[in-house]
Amino acid sequence: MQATTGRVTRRRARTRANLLDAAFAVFAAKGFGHVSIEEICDAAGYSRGAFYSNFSSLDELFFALYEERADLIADQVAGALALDREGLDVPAAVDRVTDVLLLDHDWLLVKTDFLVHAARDPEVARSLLRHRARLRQAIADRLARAHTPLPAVLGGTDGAARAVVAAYDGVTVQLLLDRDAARARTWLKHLLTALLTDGSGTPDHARN
Amino acid sequence: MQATTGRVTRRRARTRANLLDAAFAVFAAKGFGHVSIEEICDAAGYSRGAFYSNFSSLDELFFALYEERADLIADQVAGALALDREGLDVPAAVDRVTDVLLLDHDWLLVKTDFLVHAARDPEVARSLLRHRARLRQAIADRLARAHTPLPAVLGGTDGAARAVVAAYDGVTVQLLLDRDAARARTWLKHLLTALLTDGSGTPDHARN
DNA sequence: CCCTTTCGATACAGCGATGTATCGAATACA
DNA sequence: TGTATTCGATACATCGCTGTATCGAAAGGG
Repeated sequence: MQATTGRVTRRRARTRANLLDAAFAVFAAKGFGHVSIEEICDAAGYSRGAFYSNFSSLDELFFALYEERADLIADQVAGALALDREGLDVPAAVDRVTDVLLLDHDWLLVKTDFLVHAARDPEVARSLLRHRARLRQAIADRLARAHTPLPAVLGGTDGAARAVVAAYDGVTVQLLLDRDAARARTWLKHLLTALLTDGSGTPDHARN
Repeated sequence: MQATTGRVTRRRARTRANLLDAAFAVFAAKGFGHVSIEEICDAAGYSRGAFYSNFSSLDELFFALYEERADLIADQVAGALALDREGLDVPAAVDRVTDVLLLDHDWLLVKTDFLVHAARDPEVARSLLRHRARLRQAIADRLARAHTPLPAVLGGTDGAARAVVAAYDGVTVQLLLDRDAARARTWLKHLLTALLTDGSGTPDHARN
């Protein structure tokens, strides 16, 4: 019930942010579905009154949390795909992107939690698909200005962008399990190189 | 406390199987973590007494459930990778594998639930990594006998097998969200073709 | 066909989480 | 600084789920 625009806003904004931060940590540690509202409040140093004053359900908080962080990551990726004067230098972009992605294990956990959540709720699924489509489109736009031609197998820049996302998702799964970020990055680099160029990568070796 | 080997086994085995089947359906619908023991018992038509007589916790049941189904899938994949007299016909194998995978949306849901569960429990993670390593090894063994040479970018058959798994995982994520199995299969086919051959795929187009 | 053993249903105690209603304290604005 | 308003803490009632303990019934062995 805010009249036109709420009167008190400072404390509230801090509280909300604190709750979101604490929720992120708790979700990462235990997983959505194994987390109670009380745990989050405890972690944030508030009582449940504060929670219910800011959110109406755990789902709502989870969604807000995901959107916040996902947008942040999307910006980072966009930044890593910056064009130079002549267009996109694919190998360099691959390096930059793989360096910015796959950094925060906790984020991967929360992200995957959100995925399974979305996979069961059509409403949430649509929202997540839109996010992904935007990201894919951004990638496709940049790839369209690549210095070197893309392999034809994938069917144009759109297919190539799709492949990039799939590779990222695929590598993520392995990283979730073995927690070896360095290996995941080099491996993602190889994959993207294999997909986006016509065969001149740096064949290191993979164990495990 | 079974004495050497239990005396009554028939009813018990049926009960256990029924509980596992019901659990699969309930887990698929609601997600592990949003499921109570009681729900599973209700779905299976038993009381909680039956559950506690067969399992000691929800985690234990979940693990048993996953192992059962995962082994089943692994067998199907192994079958789809059968060699012909001269070795492995890669394009044909790709077709067969993509047809057997990505079939059951419910299984993808449960599998992903299990993934996030494993990602937080080192014990479970190790177990899942072993499963994956076995599967990857099986793939690598077959790829080693491919008719046509694999691209060098990935670093040998081992890297290629890794790429196959990553592609599968990546495509799975998209399929979880859009539930378009047909598209997922053709797309997986393209990806695998792009990764395992040196550039002679069937470039159809991808929307959405 | 009876008898022993095992399985699964029922009853019980207790915990933990939820959501609401109320009240004191902090905050913005005049 | 005074005051109206908002925010968040506390208290309360309730519910659902868990795990155990007990008991009747089914099932296999002799």
